[in-house]
Amino acid sequence: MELRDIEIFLTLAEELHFGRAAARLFVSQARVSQSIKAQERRIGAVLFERTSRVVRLTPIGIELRDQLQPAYRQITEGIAVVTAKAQGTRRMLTLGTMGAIAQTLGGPTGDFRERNPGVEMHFKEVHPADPFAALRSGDIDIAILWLPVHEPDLTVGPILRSTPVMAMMARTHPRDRPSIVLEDLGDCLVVGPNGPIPRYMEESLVPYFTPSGRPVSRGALVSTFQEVLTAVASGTSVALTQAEAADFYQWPGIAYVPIADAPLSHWAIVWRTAAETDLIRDFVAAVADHSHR
Amino acid sequence: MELRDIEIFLTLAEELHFGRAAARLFVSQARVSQSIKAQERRIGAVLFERTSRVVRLTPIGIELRDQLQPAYRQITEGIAVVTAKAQGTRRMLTLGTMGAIAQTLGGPTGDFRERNPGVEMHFKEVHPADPFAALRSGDIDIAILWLPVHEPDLTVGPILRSTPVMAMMARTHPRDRPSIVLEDLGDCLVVGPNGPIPRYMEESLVPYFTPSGRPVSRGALVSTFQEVLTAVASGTSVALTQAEAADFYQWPGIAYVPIADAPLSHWAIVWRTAAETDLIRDFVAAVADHSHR
DNA sequence: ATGTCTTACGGAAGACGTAATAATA
DNA sequence: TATTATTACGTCTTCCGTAAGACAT
Repeated sequence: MELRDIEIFLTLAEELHFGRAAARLFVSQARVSQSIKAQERRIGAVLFERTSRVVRLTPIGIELRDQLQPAYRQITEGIAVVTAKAQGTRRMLTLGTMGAIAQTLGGPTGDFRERNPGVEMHFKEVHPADPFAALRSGDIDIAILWLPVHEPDLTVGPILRSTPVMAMMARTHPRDRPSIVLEDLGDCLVVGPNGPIPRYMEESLVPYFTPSGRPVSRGALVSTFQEVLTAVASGTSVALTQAEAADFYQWPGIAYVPIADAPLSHWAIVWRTAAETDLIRDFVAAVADHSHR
Repeated sequence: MELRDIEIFLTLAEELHFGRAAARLFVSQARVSQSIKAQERRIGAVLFERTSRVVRLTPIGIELRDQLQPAYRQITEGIAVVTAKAQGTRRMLTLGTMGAIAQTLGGPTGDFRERNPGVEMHFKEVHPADPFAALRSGDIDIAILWLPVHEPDLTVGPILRSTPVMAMMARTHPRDRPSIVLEDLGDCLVVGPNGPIPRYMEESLVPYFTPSGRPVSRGALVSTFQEVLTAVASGTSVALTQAEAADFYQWPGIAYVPIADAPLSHWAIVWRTAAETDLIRDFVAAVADHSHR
């Protein structure tokens, strides 16, 4: 049983689906079938119960996975560490975040650091008005974005958290009350994005029409979170943002107002499909582990 | 880097000699050279400093070995455990010992058990008069014998311990004194082996001639340790044995007498070269670790 | 000369893809 | 019929041995 076979076995043990396992490994699904079959003959036991509809680990398969998983991880990790050291390159994972989300990542990043001791983590700010640029240029490996994201070259991973949406406005603003509803946006100027963010993504956070059908007018066009703050502080525009911002970006003249009927916004990790690495996969796994609890 | 390459790398890292590593792996030494070279190109660093005279790990090589060693062990171990379970076979290692040696193996066997949790250990008695039979028949995997052992089909491992030789005799025997010398054997009947033990091995423990050249006569011919005890108790014959026997086989009418000028007898582990398994290699390693301390 | 590591070359094994087949919903 | 796992077969990589070469003792 070579490392390659172990990789195939462990991938199938995670995906429990020959097609998806094959896709993750960039091989044909026949190859996965052949490899698993060969190992089953070698070991002398069925590792997966499978019908053409469902794939499941047998008890022996479970035991084998539990034996192989940590060791396989240590080997790939060890080779990566030594290779990086030999070539003088540093192993790093760069995350792109917006606003307050970066402050709330302690759980998954802690796990990730623990399991990848030799890896440096870096954070960069992503502009809400142009959420994919840093990803596509390679400046960051992973972005944390609100859904939906439908881009052919990007993969959307597990949801990190789901947060309420709040309206951010100057205390002098006429709509500064304990709570508002989406309909109120029809009477406001809302800050718009000064960048190439796709419309479907923008309007999932800031709709173009109120529930009754009135248009929601865009006011200042901004590209960074700092610009949002100044635009709001100036008193003319309202901005919509995730609730965590209220905890981390308190500003003297600015109020955060709940929007009673706004849907939660879901934040997920996103990466370039073609640039997926082991580190990215590990980080995704860490996030998935955390959101399961 | 496949498992096979890791195995080659780790073997060379132990042996620090291409020829010996190749022999242990049953491949040509060219293959070892090719594999190491390929890994060095892949990783981008030299793993072994080598002249045609000495092979040594580089710092990077040391780090790689430390990363890979335990994980490789866990993988082979895990596959072996699962395979054994699947096939309903038990994993066991059977040791053949003589007399008191079995009682003094706590150290290495403890280590071995700890590192191979799923493996049963068994002990069988080996007849001194026919020390290789059980090994060659497959009844035992490893024998613990005194040196020298020069048999073409057997491999001699590290020395387990070196013990003084004592004379065992009836308390009524004329030579029962606080201490004797080899020359005294010329006046005794010494028990001889009733079996096919090679002469070179027998006489290394019980010489055929005294230092002055007088013959040492054989008395009773025995095959088991029990027969030795009864032959000695009967009062006619003297037996030579390792000192530990005095601690474990006290008998009312029997005395153990030091032989002042007898050389130490060295006890080593021996196995059939063709039947060498991972378990045997592990046990050898455990013994080697212990005798280094 | 002898012992040891490396390089060149060729054959065999096996990894993998394509395409056809079987089985299930 | 659509989806998914398995089997058959051909290609191509690579594993490995043999033999010759390079280097030191």
